[in-house]
Amino acid sequence: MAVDSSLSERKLTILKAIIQNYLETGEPVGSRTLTKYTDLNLSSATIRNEMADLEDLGYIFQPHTSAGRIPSDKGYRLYVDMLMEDKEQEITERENGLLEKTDKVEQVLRQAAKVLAANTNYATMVSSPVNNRNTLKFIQLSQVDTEQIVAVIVLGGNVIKNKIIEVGETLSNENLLKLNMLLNTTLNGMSIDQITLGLIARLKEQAGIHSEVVGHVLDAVAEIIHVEDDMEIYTSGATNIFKYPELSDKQSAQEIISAFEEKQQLADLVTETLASEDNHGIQVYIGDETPVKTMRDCSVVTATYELGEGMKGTIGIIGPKRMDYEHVMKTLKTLQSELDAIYNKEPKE
Amino acid sequence: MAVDSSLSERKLTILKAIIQNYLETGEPVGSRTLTKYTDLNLSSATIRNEMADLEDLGYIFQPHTSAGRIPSDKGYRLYVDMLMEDKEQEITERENGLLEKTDKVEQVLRQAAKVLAANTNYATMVSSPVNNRNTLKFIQLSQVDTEQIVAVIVLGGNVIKNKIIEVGETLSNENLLKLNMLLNTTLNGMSIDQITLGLIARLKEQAGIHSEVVGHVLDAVAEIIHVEDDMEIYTSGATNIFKYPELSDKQSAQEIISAFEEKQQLADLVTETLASEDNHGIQVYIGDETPVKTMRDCSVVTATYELGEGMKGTIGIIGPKRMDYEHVMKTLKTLQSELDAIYNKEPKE
DNA sequence: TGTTAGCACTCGAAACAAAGGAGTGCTAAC
DNA sequence: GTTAGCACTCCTTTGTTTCGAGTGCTAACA
Repeated sequence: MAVDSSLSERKLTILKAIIQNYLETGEPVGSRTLTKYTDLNLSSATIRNEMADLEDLGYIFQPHTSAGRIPSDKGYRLYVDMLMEDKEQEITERENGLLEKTDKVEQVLRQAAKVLAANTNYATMVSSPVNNRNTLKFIQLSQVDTEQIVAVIVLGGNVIKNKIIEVGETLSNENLLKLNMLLNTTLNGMSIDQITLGLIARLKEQAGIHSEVVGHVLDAVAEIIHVEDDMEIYTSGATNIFKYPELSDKQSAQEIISAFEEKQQLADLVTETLASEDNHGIQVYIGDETPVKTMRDCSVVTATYELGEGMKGTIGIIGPKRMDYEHVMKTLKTLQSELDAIYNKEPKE
Repeated sequence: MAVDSSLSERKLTILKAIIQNYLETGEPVGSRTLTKYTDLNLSSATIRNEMADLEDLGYIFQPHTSAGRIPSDKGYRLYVDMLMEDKEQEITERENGLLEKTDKVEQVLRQAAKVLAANTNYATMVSSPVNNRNTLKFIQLSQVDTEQIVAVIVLGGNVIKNKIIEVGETLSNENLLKLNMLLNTTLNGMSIDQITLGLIARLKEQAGIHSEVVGHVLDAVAEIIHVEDDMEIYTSGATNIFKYPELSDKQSAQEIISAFEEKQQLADLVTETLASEDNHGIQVYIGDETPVKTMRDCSVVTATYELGEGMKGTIGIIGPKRMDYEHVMKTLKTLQSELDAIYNKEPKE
């Protein structure tokens, strides 16, 4: 990650100027423009020479002869890693307290996606936290109808699931009570891995004639834990990509928007982000670095937030490579800490 | 809804031919083409005369002089109402049994949207059933943590909701039991409108020192009932609109896709459909007839399905006005009855 | 040796022109 | 009432030209 030794101070300045200018305008930038843009007073000819070097080194390229230069992926990477300054830009709309304190996680996340999109003009996504579904906190069976009972299952992290179980028999109140006792005393606080076949057999035995119900309940538990795809992903501003000509031709637009609708690819992205070691940092994927194929022409910036009890989620921004990285990263950081704060500091009301 | 008396048999034939041809090609259709297309043997000149009449009557129009004719909204309307034949087209992909029998409603609906999109090449939406949230079937409070209890609330139609309630005090088991008894004996089977302020006061009184908890529970009930926006809408194939040039310019595409992402407008559409008297029929909105402003250039076809216990949902298709109405309506009908069947016949497993 | 001025050259974008052709409306004859 | 014929319209396509931004290179300069 050390700077290429062949990069003089001046080259860096020029590269930075090129990129910044390109971020603003989206147009290839020529030597003429740069003479005004940089503080170093150089003629266009000199700058041309430097640009030729930079092109040889692979940091910039020309879309065609006789056009100005555009940063390459490598150029962007260098920029993000080294050249970028921390912009102390503030987020508009609801200065501090971006997020209203709603107690529905879902709504907060939806809103987060929206705020993010509104603040950046890119497409955004927020994943619901992936809970560490490995401890069973509580189970409660209740009779709803003569032939239906509802099983409420609370997992670590206060994730509540329920499932209706059809039973042939009508359970008496006391039997239900007994079953609840049985289940809770045996299973509460237990990690999933600890629930073995032997344990199940023993449970069923103890349940006696109601072993069938116990079977159903355990099935429900198993199912709930296995449902992989229940990670929700909220998106917003997918149509923002139309604002960037380089992404808004039919082909690209269709692919990207499809990814946003189907969400599978976004889920992969989340998985990837969460797997990465550099958690609680911010990750920037430029062009081909992106784990999602359909976003080869984009840049993707993601951050991880934490909800306590090991529950983590991802917020992310997808936009053109000429993205305002500084602003985006700043905004992500803010939102990230807001989310962290909302849920960790004060589980208020 | 009677046919305009000025429409001769021949004019109808020609109109139908124009529309069918336009549906296929998407190109304005000229008199020359029609000579081959219709069975009546007429010269192009004659047809031109008839076309001029049809244009005067408002059924077709020219995008510009010296172009062929295109059906107007009025023309499409006539076609859908009278001219269209029932195409006995079968749905591809999984002939009968379009939908796998999953017990998760959500998944079935998601899949329904996908199947629909795959079969039609239009954008599709499926709304989750709107339950008649007007009776309280069951309430269960359970202690989860020292300071948290979870309230499980079952509404008519077996809609289960839960909410975590933070309590300052730790409730003893028997108190919890008493509260449960109190709540259930008082509230079960009660319609929402019956829960008056007086009743609430009485309840709280009876709860004694735990009146606060009761208050929270009732708040939760109120909230759950009021959450309007909890109608889920699943979409698929939004990007299909790119297949139709008349909808895929940036402006339109952006609007339509936004509507699909934000979903609010789709929700309005659903509400509108459900409100309409002609339930269990199929509704066709052509162009301006659409209740959703952003879809003025589209046609929208919707159908209502029923899940028993008065729970209804909507499936819909959004596409260009030159939509294959016959196929779409056929497909919608099939899916509609599949959904009806799955949930009404056999609430299996 | 690094910098700069000058110049010929490239190549896309925009403007313009011409050709082609599908389709029309109208008239006159059948 | 139907049809052939014709002049006319106007969009689409294609080609040509022009324009200018930007380049690379060379030669002169400090």
